[in-house]
Amino acid sequence: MEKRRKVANPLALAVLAELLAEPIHPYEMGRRLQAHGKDRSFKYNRGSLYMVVEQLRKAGFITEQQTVRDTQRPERTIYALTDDGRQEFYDWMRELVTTPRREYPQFGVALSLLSLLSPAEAAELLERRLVALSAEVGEINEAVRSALTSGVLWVFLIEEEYRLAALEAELGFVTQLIESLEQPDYVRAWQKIFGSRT
Amino acid sequence: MEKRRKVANPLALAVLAELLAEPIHPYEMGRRLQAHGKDRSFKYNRGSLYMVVEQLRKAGFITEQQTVRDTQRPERTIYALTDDGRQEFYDWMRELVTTPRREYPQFGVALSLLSLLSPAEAAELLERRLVALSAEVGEINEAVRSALTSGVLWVFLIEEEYRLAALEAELGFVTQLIESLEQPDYVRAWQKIFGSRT
DNA sequence: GGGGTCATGTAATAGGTTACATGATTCT
DNA sequence: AGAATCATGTAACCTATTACATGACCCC
Repeated sequence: MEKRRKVANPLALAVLAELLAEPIHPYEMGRRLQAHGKDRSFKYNRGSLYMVVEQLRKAGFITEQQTVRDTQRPERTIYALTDDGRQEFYDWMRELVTTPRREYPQFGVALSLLSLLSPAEAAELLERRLVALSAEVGEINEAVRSALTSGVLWVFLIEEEYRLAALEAELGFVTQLIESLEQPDYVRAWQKIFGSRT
Repeated sequence: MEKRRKVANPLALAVLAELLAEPIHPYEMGRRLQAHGKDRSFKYNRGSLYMVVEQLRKAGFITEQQTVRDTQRPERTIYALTDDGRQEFYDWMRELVTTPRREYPQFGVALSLLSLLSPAEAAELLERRLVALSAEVGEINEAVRSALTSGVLWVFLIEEEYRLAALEAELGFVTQLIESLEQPDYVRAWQKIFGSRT
């Protein structure tokens, strides 16, 4: 009985959010998204942007407000939020915040097939992942700290904090997984089941 | 300089994995995926399955081995892995395991726009998420335990363990976030910046 | 033996990404 | 002035999902 959203692409949510502040043209939306680093949370590319803008218009969530020809620059269409659009924004946000949705992270995919690799190889590959994860943690920490000291409010960095929490958890999980893979019990069991591999 | 994979859909990896064991026809692949609950890690649907099978064939990772007409049932085409395909499988797995890729979880999207909700509302919505998260943790725990006692090897459940670890981390993060949102300092700051909301 | 539902696949449609196009501006 | 790059959008091309189709089996 799920009432599917007319426009499902998360980028559309970002567009609605931008228009909440003031009417602007698509290119400007894109510029702001990138300027505020939002493109770290949304998969952004210009083609998709124009697509969702059009979808939102068809769905009645935004309207063409005017078309400006700046006498130079290509013609730009300025869009404004409708009441329905504002409605949709808050409704969507509420859903996203309250209701965890099933997702399909790439690493989960790999894990679900991990038994197809020999324990030794799996462990070694995971070690490499540990290195990469730590590096990423370092980078984000650094970025967050520098943003904070240059006056950005913490609330604009929550998403990065979230990423950090997730990464830390993954670090712990992987460390522990490596240990499990190295248990002689498991190694023997694997040999018995998959011993017939090339 | 990323050498893009010819077939990028993770479902294709699952197909390669199935064919690693023995040649089968697409429908059977789907059946096994579901039977082993792999469809919790991969986004599975029949349409996509036939699509990736065709893509894999074009890319030379699998070949039609024979077309069986069981004298009843529609004609079924049996596919087998090629050497390139086996190669691709291991290469892909190695990449997935070693290299964390940027992903775009829905909750991250919401978080990056959280400042647009009043602290009070945000906190309340997050409380609701806590409930949902706990419920999910409970379910998975239960499922894992029951699978283990009925003899499934732990290595076939790592992906669920991973999910659990991620959920636990999120629980912690959200709990802490709610507290931060309730700090009077933040509430005042929010009022000052966004006070002019409807 | 007719109604449901498996088993299996194809076709139509919608969604998203890449590539291309074009004038303006800035740089040397 | 010509080269590089920015600003802006459109169109072509893949990918993925939904809807449709068809014969067999199963049940009472």
